Amino acid sequence: MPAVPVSSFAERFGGHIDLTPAEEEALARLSQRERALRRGAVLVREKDPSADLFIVASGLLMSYVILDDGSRQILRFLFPGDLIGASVLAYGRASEGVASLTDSVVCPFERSEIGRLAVEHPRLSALILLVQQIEHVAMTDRLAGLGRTSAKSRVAAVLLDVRNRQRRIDLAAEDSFVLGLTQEEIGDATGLTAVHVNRMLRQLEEEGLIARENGRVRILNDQRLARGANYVDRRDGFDLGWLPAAR
Amino acid sequence: MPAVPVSSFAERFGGHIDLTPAEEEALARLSQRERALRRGAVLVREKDPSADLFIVASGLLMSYVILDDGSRQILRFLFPGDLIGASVLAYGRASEGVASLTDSVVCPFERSEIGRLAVEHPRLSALILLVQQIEHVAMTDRLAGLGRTSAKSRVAAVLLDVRNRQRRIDLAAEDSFVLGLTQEEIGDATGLTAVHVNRMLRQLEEEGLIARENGRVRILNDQRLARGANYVDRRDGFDLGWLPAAR
DNA sequence: CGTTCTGTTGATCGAACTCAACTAGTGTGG
DNA sequence: CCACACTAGTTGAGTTCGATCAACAGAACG
Repeated sequence: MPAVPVSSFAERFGGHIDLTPAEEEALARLSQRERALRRGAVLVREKDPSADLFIVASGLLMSYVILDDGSRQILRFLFPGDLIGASVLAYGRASEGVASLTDSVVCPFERSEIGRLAVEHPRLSALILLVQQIEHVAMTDRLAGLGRTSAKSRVAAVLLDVRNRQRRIDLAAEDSFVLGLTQEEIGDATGLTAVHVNRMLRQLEEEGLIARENGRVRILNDQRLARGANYVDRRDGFDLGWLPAAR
Repeated sequence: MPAVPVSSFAERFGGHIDLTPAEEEALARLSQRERALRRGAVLVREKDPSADLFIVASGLLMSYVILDDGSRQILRFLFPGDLIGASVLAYGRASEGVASLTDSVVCPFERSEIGRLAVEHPRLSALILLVQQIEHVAMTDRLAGLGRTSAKSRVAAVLLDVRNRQRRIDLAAEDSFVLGLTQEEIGDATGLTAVHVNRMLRQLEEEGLIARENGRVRILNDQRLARGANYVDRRDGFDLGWLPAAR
């Protein structure tokens, strides 16, 4: 078995629930294989027929769609522990493209593993449903941001999101962080042009909310930035009381 | 047992999979109770602690969030057979508000039923995961629309979406349909103002893509409307091959 | 029968886009 | 090793899409 990645899928449930050894092992089995990706590599092409899902072991990836006019909408950024490509469960083909933003490692597994999990470990199956639900709520936040907040807010929300997720993975993270995204990528995530993202970053800087030094970003005023961005940190507040007993 | 609603939760799987009698019954149990709602009634208040989920039996509802500045983003419209409130599985509280747009009927059940389903009917549990995945893909389409398409496209997409979903429920539907949404509601779904929605509808009409007669809408040129709206109908193409065997 | 809700239209404003030019860093191949 | 290309970021000028503000008509409603 390979070394357990820094932030594994199983770790998602760490503080919340005690997994049985059998459950631990079943989850670990999903991370058995590893596949390394170079920065820029495309892991899943949109509409590709494929039956594989992936768990991110390390690195940063994104999922996106390309519209008819060639423009790209980034749907989410993928951090270690995230599940990639669950939509093949419904359609047997990818509805989102996935590409690597940094060198990264993913663990591929077949979608039939999900069915097996449902039969052998009902509680894990319920947990996966729960994890998908967390992702759904995050999606909801992004949707509301796109529909109803200003360009500046949306850019700020991306900054906060990346910072917070990096922190969760690397608790020793400093207060300044490497964004790891180009301004064009931020634009494609927020529905803006790269040019306008640049101006918004400048404004945030001029207002004393953030500081930038080549590539690195430092958030100077967390509260004010989060308020302006309509940002909700949903790290806490999980309630797993309904889960069936282990067996 | 109450009369099975026109479009039940179980019916979702109709053409795709043969449910065992036990599975059918387990699904029917989720629709045992019924609750009627008047037009305008709020079923779930945002952030309400609650442990109930709902299945729509009849009518049209919406889920939404209200932002700090008071603006509303409608996240999705809820049609018969849709599952409401799955986010309580993760947080034990509602992350989205839900209100009724027409008189409607929903079937409430406790979230522990989901855990029970996972244990007693693993295949159904996998199916629910799959249904959620379908919803996730739809959400993805809306996100890309908000981020990357014009006001006119987004309005057209709502029209097509409502029409198509009504058709799926009532196969005898005519080619003109009752929209059932105010222009303000369309605006809150598409991230536009009611005023601008009005102008976009007018433009669509002037271009000969739709016709309107008090409340009713008729789509005159499906192809052209769908192309302009970047609309993808995802009715078909399901692939359930990975599901575990019934038991 | 006023009041409220919904739809409609015009005039004006402003946020974000487009186009364009320029800088700095990073390869990279001749 | 240097010339060239390419990427990412920056800034300015002008344009446009959609918002805002305002006024009004008709329907719905208590």
